[in-house]
Amino acid sequence: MSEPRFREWILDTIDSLRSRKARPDLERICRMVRRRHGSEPDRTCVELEKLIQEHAVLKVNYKGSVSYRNAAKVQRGRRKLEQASALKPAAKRACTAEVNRDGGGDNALGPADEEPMEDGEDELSTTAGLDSSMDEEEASLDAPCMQSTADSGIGLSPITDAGASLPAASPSAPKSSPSHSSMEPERETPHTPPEHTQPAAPQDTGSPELELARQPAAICPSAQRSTLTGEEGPRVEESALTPDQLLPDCRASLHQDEAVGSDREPAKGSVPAEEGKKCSKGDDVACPQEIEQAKNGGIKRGVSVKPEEIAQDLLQWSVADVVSYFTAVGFPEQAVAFRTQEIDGKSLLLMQRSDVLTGLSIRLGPALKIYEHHVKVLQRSHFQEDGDVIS
DNA sequence: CGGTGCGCACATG
DNA sequence: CATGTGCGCACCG
Repeated sequence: MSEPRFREWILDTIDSLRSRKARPDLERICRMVRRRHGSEPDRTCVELEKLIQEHAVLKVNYKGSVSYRNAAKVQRGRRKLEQASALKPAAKRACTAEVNRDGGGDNALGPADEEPMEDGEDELSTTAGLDSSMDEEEASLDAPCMQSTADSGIGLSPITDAGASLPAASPSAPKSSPSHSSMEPERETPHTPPEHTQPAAPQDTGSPELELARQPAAICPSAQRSTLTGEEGPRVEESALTPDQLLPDCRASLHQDEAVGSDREPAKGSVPAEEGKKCSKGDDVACPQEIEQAKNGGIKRGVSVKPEEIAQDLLQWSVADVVSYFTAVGFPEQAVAFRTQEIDGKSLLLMQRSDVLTGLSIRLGPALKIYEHHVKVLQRSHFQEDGDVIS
């Protein structure tokens, strides 16, 4: 999956900058990583983004500007997000169990590289601290790079992931099955008129895509326009990454300055992913294609096909069905990984975030999307209908 | 120039 | 008060 090297490099860089008393902002990080390892600023930007999502790096607003923290070194003793209240007197902020690094690696030495991420901690903690972190989310919408007051809040990156629009109503917890409360409650961008919710796009869910896109948009700009951009060889990255969409987004939206009011990126349209018209072999069982659509319809607008059907069928999916499903939804490359790992419908239901992110050996970018947009959604609809069925 | 080192004023708990 | 941050500036290659 995504270069573990980057994890080390970036974390290392942040540490260096910190020790040098220089603000670890995107620009410096990119520059230093490039100097030291010759990595593309763009790539670094993307990798950093991934790390933020993994909570390996924390994006914070300190004294009015963005700054990044080596998650392994923060939140040691400092536990505060209360001041977040300044931004939004939300409900409860009692929970401060946030962010990983509890049971996980406790390597105070930092940059070393432990496993990509424990997921139990990851999910649990995230969920716990989400409420408070959501505060940032809102704020970050209009000022992704500079929040009002100095809230050194170790707010988790506001992005993490938006689990897409939740089903009609997401009342009961989807059973503490494999992936218990997957992070992300009903955090929904409070003020997002049409753009966001507009399911017009073929992509099953628009918002998460935006989430992903927005972030890089918020930070890339600074790097982009800064000298370090052009020279190196801006195209290499293209080949380096999947033609998915992260990059395009980042690039496309780079025209945006870290200015304000750039919450919903207008340029996220570049996501090509089309539903794929061929439903190769899923005939015998539920055609993945149908499922996909059912999922969209059922979950997003609460129409057609009932979730329970999916739930049922999912159990009958063969490895081939799973493969065609992911191929159909735009992840042909990653689909093979499911075949390799022999993931059938049942296995799919048992997959946890970490399994998708690390167990399939696929790149983090697509892996995140696959998990958030598909695996989780499928599991959700399954467990939502079957309530208690475990396996 | 760009990378470093660091005094000192601030922000926080 | 103890600590963590990072601005601003002097230095170095």
